[in-house]
Amino acid sequence: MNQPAAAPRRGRKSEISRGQILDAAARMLRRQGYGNTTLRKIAAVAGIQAGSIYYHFASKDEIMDAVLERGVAAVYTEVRDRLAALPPDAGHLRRIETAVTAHLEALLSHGDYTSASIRTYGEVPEAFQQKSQPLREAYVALWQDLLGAAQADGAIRADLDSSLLRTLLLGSLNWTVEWYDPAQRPVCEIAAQAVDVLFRGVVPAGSAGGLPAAPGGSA
Amino acid sequence: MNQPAAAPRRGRKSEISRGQILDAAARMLRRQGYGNTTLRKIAAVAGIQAGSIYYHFASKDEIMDAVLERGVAAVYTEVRDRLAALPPDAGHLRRIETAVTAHLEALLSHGDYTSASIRTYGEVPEAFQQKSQPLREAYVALWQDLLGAAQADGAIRADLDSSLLRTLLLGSLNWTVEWYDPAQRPVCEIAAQAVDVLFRGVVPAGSAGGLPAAPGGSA
DNA sequence: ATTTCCATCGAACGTTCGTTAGATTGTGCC
DNA sequence: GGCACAATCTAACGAACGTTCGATGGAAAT
Repeated sequence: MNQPAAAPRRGRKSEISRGQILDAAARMLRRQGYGNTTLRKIAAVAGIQAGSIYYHFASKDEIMDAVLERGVAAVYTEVRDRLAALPPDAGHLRRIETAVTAHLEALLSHGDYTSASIRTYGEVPEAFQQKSQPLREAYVALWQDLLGAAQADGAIRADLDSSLLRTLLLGSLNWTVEWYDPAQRPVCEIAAQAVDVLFRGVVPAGSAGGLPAAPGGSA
Repeated sequence: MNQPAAAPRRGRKSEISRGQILDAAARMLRRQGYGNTTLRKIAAVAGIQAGSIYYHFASKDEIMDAVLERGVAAVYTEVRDRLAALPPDAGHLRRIETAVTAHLEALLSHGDYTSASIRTYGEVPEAFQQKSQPLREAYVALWQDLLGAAQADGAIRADLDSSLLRTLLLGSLNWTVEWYDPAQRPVCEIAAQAVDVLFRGVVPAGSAGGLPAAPGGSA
């Protein structure tokens, strides 16, 4: 799958180094942010000299851009593909459950890239924010459609603001990169409880005691 | 309230400048992270020269530490005090609702400090992470007690992992600093829907259609 | 064996960083 | 008005930053 017609002038060694540089950059970005991530530290982790980076990338920002883009793309494509693989008659809740799980798994398994992308978007120069913005907006739109359709069909309560619900839900999922420890809890367990709470809430079924009145009036 | 015996040698002008430096630092930390926040930029925002900062603070890290500490403290004390002000016979759900609202309001109204504290904890040198760690742990413990007690009394479903629930909930709330725009939506509205979804879930009451089986067995 | 060129090194550049120290200004007390 | 001291400025330091560039090694092609 990697023999495009008229192979580029660059050999395979270059690809390897490029990958190591990106991996090192993603790991540093995730843990120390944009400003603390220096080319010399990246080079040290990748096992080369700082100047050698410029054989593979034109600037520090180009590395950052590549890491960020890869981070968003990993989550977006994972969720989109998993949704597409669902049987066409899958219900709204099943689709939402799938999206939540896919989002979490992509987020936590591609660890460094997605975490770096989430945590340092905002620190990076504005020009590079804009470059990945279309992809981010497409991803938001994907979720908005998902929730909006579910609400239109009555699978989600009509008295909720679906756009606010989306940000609260994605926030909860995105925040996992701050504390997730793969040795402590499997991803699927987190996804399962997140979906469970999202759908049913934390209050036991049938127990209305102490529950404040639902907003939205007397309907 | 600010006349301790043997008043400090520093006058009130110093306090003002110190405050302006902290405000400027918090705003920069929030938007650009630790590494991109330079003393010269802080000084420019505060309206002084870079060297003058050292009359008020011993180092850059001391400023960062002060901002971070203030950010966590603002949220912690707000939530603790609002809980303490509740009538002693307030139910578990009422207490949780109060805590969520207080957390969000402190988070979003003290904006720069809490956002900076949330976003840059992890970039800052390890020594300064440890300094604010006791307070952070105390805050986590406060929430864990809140949720644990509610669960023990049956106000929260017994089949949920309360520690996982806590991280998911706080993640959802903390993430608001990434997108909240005070001109667009009042804080109380966000808090209300967050609590509502947390308690009841998004699925309309009585509608069990398409809902996967609840975990926890046949009970 | 020689040539070619991919990939890296090593040393340097101009800039900006955090930090320091001495000179300078503003302000309230005698 | 002069004096002490709080508060700031100005100028510089060494270190580390992103970046550049000619020299160099090593593999593939001839």
